[in-house]
Amino acid sequence: MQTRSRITMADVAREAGVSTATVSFVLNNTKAVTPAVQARVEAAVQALGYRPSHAAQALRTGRSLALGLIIPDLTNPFFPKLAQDIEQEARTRGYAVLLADSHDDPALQQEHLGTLAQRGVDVLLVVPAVGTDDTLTADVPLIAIDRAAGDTPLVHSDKRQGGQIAAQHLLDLGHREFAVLAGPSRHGGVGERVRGMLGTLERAGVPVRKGRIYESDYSLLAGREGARHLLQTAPGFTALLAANDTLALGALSALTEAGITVPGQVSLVGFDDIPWSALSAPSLTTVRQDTRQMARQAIELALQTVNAPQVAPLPVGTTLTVRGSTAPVTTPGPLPPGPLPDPGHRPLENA
Amino acid sequence: MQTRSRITMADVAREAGVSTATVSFVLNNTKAVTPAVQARVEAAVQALGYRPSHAAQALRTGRSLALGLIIPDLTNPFFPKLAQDIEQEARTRGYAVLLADSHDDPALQQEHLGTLAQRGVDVLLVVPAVGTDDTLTADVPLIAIDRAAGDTPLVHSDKRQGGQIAAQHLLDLGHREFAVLAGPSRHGGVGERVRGMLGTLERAGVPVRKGRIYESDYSLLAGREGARHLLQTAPGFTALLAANDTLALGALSALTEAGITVPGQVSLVGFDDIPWSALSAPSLTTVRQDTRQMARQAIELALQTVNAPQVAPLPVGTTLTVRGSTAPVTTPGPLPPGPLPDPGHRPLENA
DNA sequence: TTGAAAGCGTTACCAT
DNA sequence: ATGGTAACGCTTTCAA
Repeated sequence: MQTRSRITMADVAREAGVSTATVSFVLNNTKAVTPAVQARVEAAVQALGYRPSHAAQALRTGRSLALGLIIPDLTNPFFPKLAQDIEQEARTRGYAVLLADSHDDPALQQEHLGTLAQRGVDVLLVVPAVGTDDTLTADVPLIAIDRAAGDTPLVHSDKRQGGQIAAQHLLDLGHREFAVLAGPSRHGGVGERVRGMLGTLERAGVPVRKGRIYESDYSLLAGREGARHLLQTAPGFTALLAANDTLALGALSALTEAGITVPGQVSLVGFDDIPWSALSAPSLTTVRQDTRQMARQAIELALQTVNAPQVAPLPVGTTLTVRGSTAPVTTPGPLPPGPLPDPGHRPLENA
Repeated sequence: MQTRSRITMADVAREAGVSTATVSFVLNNTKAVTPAVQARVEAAVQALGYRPSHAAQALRTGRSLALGLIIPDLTNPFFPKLAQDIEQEARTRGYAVLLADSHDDPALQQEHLGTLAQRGVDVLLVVPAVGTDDTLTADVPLIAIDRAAGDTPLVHSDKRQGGQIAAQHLLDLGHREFAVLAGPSRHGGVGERVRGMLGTLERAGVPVRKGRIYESDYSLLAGREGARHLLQTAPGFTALLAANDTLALGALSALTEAGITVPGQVSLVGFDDIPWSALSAPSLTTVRQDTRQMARQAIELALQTVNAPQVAPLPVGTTLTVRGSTAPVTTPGPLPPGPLPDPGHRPLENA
């Protein structure tokens, strides 16, 4: 069936009794054409089952109608959702997505940047790998998503705001003893989310001391280890803020294992609202990022960039999803009074 | 910087003082060339920073060195891992991956099949959407992964075997009262995994009755609902087999919520060994699929198919990862004697 | 061993 | 309103 050689525009032209130019015109309605001719051409296209050659189009126009997407780790549940949304959004605009996974490795990311660019993608969307040195470059326009990289145009949600509402939620519940699972440090500091959290807490008069901040990667395992570590070296916190849901869920498993009840003894807030977060026990209070909106902005910006200079979009807002992992600090269990309202704080021992 | 127009092979040829043909020959070492010339060409390539135009190559050779990958749902944690492995495996062979998500919708899948084929991918790898009617077709060679679709060449792990070892594990622990979360029914029946489970149980003399088999999709939510449903309508089982980890983890949350201890009162086994399974509480005993191996086979088969007729590879083996969610039936809690060794079975009531 | 030149299937300019 | 035709950048046959 599919062994017969390709049907070309010339075939269609012949069948319709017109020139290839005319066929091209009607196909792309790039120039006015008599209704009669139009109909003949369309009929011919139908009859022959003509499909334009993408390669030829790309060669001729210099546009591949493909975009590259470089993700740090498809195994981190936040990214599949993002990738899904980007793919969908791209498709509705006629773009296909070339996917690459950098495994959070800047070197591999660099390789991807090169190969995808050479492959002729019109634009590259990249969620920069964690160790990315500030200069992200390629031979095609670049858009950063979610994480900043130098002055690459960035589409992201307002993570600082997200961190703020997470912290504020816990403050509102009366918590005063905080610990933080910070994820990896970026640019020699802590990420925006955590910055938002810490800033809010400081302004509220309950700064988090260094020993209560655990830096690591974003993995489930890191969440476990981080929670264990915090429990051992700096117990007494009643609220735990995690830089993402993966960390939070890892922490949840460690806490539970250590016999700490959530939210009874420790309230826990995550970030991202990945699917699992709704179904953990307890379900996870978390900051939701609007991946759909991010995807839309990214594609928008990308396509603009392909044609004209771009305008940086506003950060996407985040919202707090309050679920079962957070509770007022006045719940059964040792109640360490906040340092401000009440001195004489007594650490919470595991059990 | 990148505004200067493309460096073509002609530029290189001129710089090296040779013809484009020669340049092509050295670049693809497709024909013998004098070392001297070779060196000159290479130098010119370096000097000019020449990058071949992929579009031109594709047009000329009819090969895009790209493959399409259609995934049913990137949000299901099993697939990102598979996609990652496929992308990696493809890349090492010089292939790029065009990703599409069918959202488990046959219609959308069909659309993808069309667009990707027209986009000129050399071959399409597809994990068929659940409702896929048996005839999966496209204008390019097709490889099915993980799920069968008509007589499309299939790469998959031996799911029946996986189901067998899962069931056998529970039998070995002494369980006799089984329930099954079966996932969606395919081709008017239950999937291979479940078939493997049920077959094994039947052969052991402990057939599972209809009311103990819950069909649904593969989601976390379905796992929850399924477990709840089974608990209400057909309590008394001590062992629960799930068609995948997502279902199992959903079930775990429902069981826990219902006050049923795992593995104390009910042993639970999943399928896939997704990352979360190691970190749930309790951790999940599950059947691991070797995605790496599947990816390798798929790419191998795909590339063969692009050139010559293919030979179907053997199903990839699965292995059981025993973790914390399974225990001998002789654990604290009501002990329903197996029907064969011991009649007079007493159902387990929740609590 | 190297080069000239004919395409691959489109698009788009320039005529008509 | 249409058609002829020259590119687009590469591979590959055929000659030299």
